[in-house]
Amino acid sequence: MFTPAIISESPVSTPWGNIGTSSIISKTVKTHEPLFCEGDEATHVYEILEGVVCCYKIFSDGRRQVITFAFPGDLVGFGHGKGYRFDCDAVGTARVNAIPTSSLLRAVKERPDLGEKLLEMATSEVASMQNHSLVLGRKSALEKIAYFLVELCERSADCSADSIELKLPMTRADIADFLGLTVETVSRSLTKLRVKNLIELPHPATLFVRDIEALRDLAECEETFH
Amino acid sequence: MFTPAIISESPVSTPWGNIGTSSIISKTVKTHEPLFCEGDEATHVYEILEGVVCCYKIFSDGRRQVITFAFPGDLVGFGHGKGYRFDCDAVGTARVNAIPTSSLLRAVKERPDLGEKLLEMATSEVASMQNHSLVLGRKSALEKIAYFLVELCERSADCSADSIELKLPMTRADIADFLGLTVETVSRSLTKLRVKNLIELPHPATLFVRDIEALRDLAECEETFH
DNA sequence: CGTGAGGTTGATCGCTTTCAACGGAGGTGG
DNA sequence: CCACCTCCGTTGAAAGCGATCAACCTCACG
Repeated sequence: MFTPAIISESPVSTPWGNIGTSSIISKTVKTHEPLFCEGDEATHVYEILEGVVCCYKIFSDGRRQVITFAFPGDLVGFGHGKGYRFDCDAVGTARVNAIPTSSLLRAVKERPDLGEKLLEMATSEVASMQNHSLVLGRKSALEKIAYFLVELCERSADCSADSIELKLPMTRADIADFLGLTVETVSRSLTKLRVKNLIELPHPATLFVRDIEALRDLAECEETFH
Repeated sequence: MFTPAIISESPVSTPWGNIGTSSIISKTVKTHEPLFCEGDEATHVYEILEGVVCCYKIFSDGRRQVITFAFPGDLVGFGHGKGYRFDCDAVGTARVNAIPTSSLLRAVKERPDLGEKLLEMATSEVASMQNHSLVLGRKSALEKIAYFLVELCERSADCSADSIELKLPMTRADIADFLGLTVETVSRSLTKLRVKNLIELPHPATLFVRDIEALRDLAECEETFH
């Protein structure tokens, strides 16, 4: 187990920054560098400031399941017991706040509103994981990809525009391991959507959503309890 | 949307019963009778006292995904916003405590330890859902069934015995919809395990685990963060 | 310019689904 | 009391979807 490469550090102040300690530091992690690894002592919680990080679990036989992608504003590494239960990598370069778990817990004891906020975040994570289990368990490859794209659209800014530009910082393998597919199937499904004129794919990492309603229909996105 | 059939009611006192209100009532729900339905106003949280309940979501095209089975001691219906996000049924007859959400929230504000306990439960539910997403995304039918049986063993009493007797109150369809399989595949997988002498199946609802270590190996149950 | 990682596409294989038939258990009504 | 029916579970045969294996392409980088 090696520790995250720290490119730069500086004290910061954010939603989670003002919990009354000076122990929070901002870090920059580069592509594929770990924020933490499975089994490491869960000393810090990370608030994503910029970029995307990827939480995943690797099985003993090499199979991998991406548990979640975390975007700016998300908190990762919370609610693990003593040791982290999975690995967490940067997808592309990311900036994060590293908050010592002990400081956070101390702050929560003093300020009940923080506890409520944490409970709210945990609750919304439960909802999101439940939603993901629906996708993994009962959707076809094409539906999974459509769902994934719709989710990305809703996380990004102007979801109502005629053509939504999505940056895909993660690789096809990341997407595949998130949706329980293979890279080939991800690629083929994207091609199908392109042929159907629902998306445009000028570059592997750049994607334009042409018809989000059609995508929504495919994904059967009835829920969207953000 | 109809309301749960209430067979009997009586005031009770349990871990969640002593939150300083007399509004908690014990209910008995019979097989397939709903505790709550998707979209219903989330007025109550339910503590399972006896039996098993099943939380699931039904897609518009009829596909169903069982999100979780809840056993005695579990709390269901917490952390939904205004309306429940999914349906919840009794599997066989179940006894539950119905706790008004408002009472619970009020009690949490007065007693920080309750808030901690809730956060802990939410956290453990996140862990359990993450675990389930691994199973749904990356495991074969046989591995899924093995995993399911191991989980049941660990929830039930003497997990160390040579031969563990499991009662399967849920139908094959419930299991299938929990694991993202079909009833036929569930049945076939159980047969395979029986042929391999890992389990005995004298009756569809009664199962003896003969070799839990072999099941564990199949399921690749490395984690088990209870 | 060579190299390697990431992405796409094609061909084939195999597991799970689908469709279908059958058997047993429990419930109901003649 | 028994015929009938329905629900649940099991098993078989066939089909289909996604995985696997393999080739090729592009692009970034040394």
